[in-house]
Amino acid sequence: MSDIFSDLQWRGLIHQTTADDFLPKWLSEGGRTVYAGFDPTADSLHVGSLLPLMLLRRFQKAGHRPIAIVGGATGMIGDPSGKSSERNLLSTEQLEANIAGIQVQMQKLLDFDAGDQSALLVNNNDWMKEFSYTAFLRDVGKNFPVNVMLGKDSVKSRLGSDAGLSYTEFSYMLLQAYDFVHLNKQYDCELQIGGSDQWGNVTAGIDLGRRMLSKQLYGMTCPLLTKTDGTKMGKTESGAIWLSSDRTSPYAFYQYWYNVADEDAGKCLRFLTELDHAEIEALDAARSEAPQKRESQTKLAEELTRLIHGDDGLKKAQLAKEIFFGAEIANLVDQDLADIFADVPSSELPMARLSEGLPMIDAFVEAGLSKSKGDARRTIQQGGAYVNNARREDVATTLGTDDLASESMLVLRSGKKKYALLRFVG
RNA sequence: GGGGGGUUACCGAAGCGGUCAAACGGGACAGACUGUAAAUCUGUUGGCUCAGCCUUCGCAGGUUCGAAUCCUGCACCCCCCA
Repeated sequence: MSDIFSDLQWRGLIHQTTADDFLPKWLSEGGRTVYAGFDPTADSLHVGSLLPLMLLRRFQKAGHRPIAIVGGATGMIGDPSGKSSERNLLSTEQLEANIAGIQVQMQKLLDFDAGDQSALLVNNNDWMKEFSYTAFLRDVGKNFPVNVMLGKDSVKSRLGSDAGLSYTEFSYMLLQAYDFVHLNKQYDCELQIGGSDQWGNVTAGIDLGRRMLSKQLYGMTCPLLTKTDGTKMGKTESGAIWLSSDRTSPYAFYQYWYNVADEDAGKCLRFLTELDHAEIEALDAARSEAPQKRESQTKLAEELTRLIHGDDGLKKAQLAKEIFFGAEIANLVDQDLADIFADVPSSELPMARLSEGLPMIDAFVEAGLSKSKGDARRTIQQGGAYVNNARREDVATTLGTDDLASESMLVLRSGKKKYALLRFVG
């Protein structure tokens, strides 16, 4: 594992570096300090941040010290890279809350208690807030030729567009560049990693290091995690896939990876898991021979869910998977059901309704699965109605307390995957 | 200002006095198939106390045994002429 550079190369994680010939040896010696930046626009990271985060983890495992920097200051400004329009600014309180949430998630992937290789989480606002505007202009801004800045892709593309670019966002590059210089002075950090869209910002930091510190710093970018169709990984129709279980349940997280397209699976395994080369190649082979077995996707989902949500989260996701795909539901406890069906709408009804016999038609309407009794009747007649995952085709069915799946809950399903929970109270 | 055309269920679009809860296409939903993929095939698609009843065809009235269909007024949209 000490030869991290060739591992990264094999995985396809190196898009560009500022020193192709130098870095392999330099990294193989261990003990370097490496940093990557994270966006604090929400109180949780999403799947898009997983790639750089895993990179830091790889570096740490290879004997280096990772620094994750959250842009408390830069988050207030907004990075124009890859953004087509000016970003909304965040309030200070919002940022602090976001950073706190992100910190919790990083602790799952990075070891913050590993002696001199301990990961660090720093907030660039801590040093930026003391910097006066004039001091910044004199010490930092002086080193930035505007013609060079104008040459950066992130700036060029925005200047050409109707959305334009504010002076604030134009200055973003200086802040990120200064981060690098600061981290070098403070922690002897010499390598910055980031997505390929960060190249301009990374090289800006390196230039600044040369001018301000007369030091040679290094940069490395990784490809962006995109699907074969060119869209971003980690987005679904219903929104982003988050690392926080409050925002994306472990089950939904598991399912996202399980449903990755065959063409994307190999890339995901390489980019995001720590499986060794032989195992990944074996999965590649299995995938092209028997794609229907979904071995790659299963492994991918397991590895990542365990990493983010722990063994416990993985177990829940797998139980949920079984249930969502056919297993009959019986003899469960409320808590388990509530966890499994966390993403499913639920409604409450008085227990009396059930004990005196609740027509199945009414149950489907109450649960919101059918928009009218006629609709419910049709669904049942067509064989699309399930109680606790058991198909019920008799329109006249009346449900009673015997039908409860747990102490107080009933699981209704319409069609293949539309679930609703009925909870009986009182 | 004058002339003509339109307004139908989720969307598009037939229907032009009874056989209209309203053709057809799309979408959506369900079933089969399948790899939790794609495609395909089948069924359903106003409500209800469901072999029966009730409410829908821009809105309000009227004619008629009977109207989405005919008449009158109103609203909105489109086109042509000024």
